[in-house]
Amino acid sequence: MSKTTSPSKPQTRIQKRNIMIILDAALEVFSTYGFRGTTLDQIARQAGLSKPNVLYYFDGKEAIHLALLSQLLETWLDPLRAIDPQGDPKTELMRYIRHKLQMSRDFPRESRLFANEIVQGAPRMEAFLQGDLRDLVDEKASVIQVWMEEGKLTRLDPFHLIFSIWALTQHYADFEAQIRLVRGPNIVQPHDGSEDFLDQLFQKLLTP
Amino acid sequence: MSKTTSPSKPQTRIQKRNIMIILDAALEVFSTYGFRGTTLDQIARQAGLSKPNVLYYFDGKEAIHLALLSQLLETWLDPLRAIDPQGDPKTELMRYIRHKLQMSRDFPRESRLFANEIVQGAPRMEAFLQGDLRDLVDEKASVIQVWMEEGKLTRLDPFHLIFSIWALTQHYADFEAQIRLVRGPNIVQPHDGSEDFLDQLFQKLLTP
DNA sequence: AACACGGTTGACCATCTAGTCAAGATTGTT
DNA sequence: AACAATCTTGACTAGATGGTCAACCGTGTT
Repeated sequence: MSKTTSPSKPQTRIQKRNIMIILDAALEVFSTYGFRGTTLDQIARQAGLSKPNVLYYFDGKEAIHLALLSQLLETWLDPLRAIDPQGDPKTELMRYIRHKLQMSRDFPRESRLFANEIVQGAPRMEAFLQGDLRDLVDEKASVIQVWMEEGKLTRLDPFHLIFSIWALTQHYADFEAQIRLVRGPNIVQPHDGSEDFLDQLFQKLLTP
Repeated sequence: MSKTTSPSKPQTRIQKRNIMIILDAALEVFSTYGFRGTTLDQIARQAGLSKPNVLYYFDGKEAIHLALLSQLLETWLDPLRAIDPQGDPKTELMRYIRHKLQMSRDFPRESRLFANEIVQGAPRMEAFLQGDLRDLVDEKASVIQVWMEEGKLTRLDPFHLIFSIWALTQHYADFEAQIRLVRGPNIVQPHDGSEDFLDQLFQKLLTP
């Protein structure tokens, strides 16, 4: 029996609060240690609740992870969805890039949760990746293709272009530990300078 | 007591063979499930050996993982080390990029082993990242800086440039599952077209 | 105040997992 | 062939981990 997905009864204040606390704690731990590397005790400790209490709100470890993922999938699609075929090509793409970079800066845990999943073969996200995301990517790749054929952008493989945006923006969140350690203790914000750099890079790349 | 690091006795044929088999099996499993997600039984099964037999050759799970990492660290530095301050700037960088891309194509498991570690905060690689790698990155960043000041390359932050090369090349190995699922079942090689794309990208980026 | 329902938990269980060990099988050397 | 060294493994242990449950506590409603 699913506890949190039953839409029949409305949530009490305590339920809302604790579910939020648990999801936040789980995000913290899952994004750091991966699914299998995370224990229920860790989540409970991080949430400041007892383990049985966590299980009072969720059916199990799997259910918590699933709840986190589904919650994130929509957020993930939004920026890509916002690319407007009617807008100015370069403006639209640069806005998308800045948006993705900002997400990687503001929600690094979410980014790493995804990264963990995908590096390990995306066993829990297959449906999403080859469903909604693929459709959306196909659609936007076509839009970009048209823009290129109209001579408004450098001619490139639109799929590789999209992948390169993902790679470059998410890198700052997913590989933050590497950047931090390689740059040394003086660099507080691994993101420093990333916006200017990516602006330059894609400005040059996209201008025909 | 370390079993494999004792340099006193030379290895027998059986030792050499089984250590190789175990390391290959461990690479397969660790790169797919991460350190904590991997069990000794999985490694043993993949290697076609019994668990006690695996532990006859290595002191434990940690030791196997460590052996894999140390084995890879050197390989990891080589391409970067090969950048020649005396060479032609663009040629040197393009060669480095192609080399990294090729590694991501030929050794995706190794790349994912690293990715798994770094996404999870690089707990077992701190020394390497802030030691040898940092020194080398600092050194090559200076070289690139000089090239830029001589007007031979676009003026960019050399550190971000290096990070962008890592991000773009490793993405094809680390996020292969995503590319494969998003592109659909028709795309057999997620790498297809990546070389041309990165060539175009960096050619445009680096040319002043 | 008393009741009902929602919320909480200590103690517990079954299973999994890293690692041990003693006994047996194989291999190389004389 | 016989011996020693290397190699292999079934059976085991201790501890970790996901999950259960019965009993207890808190809160809002009448």
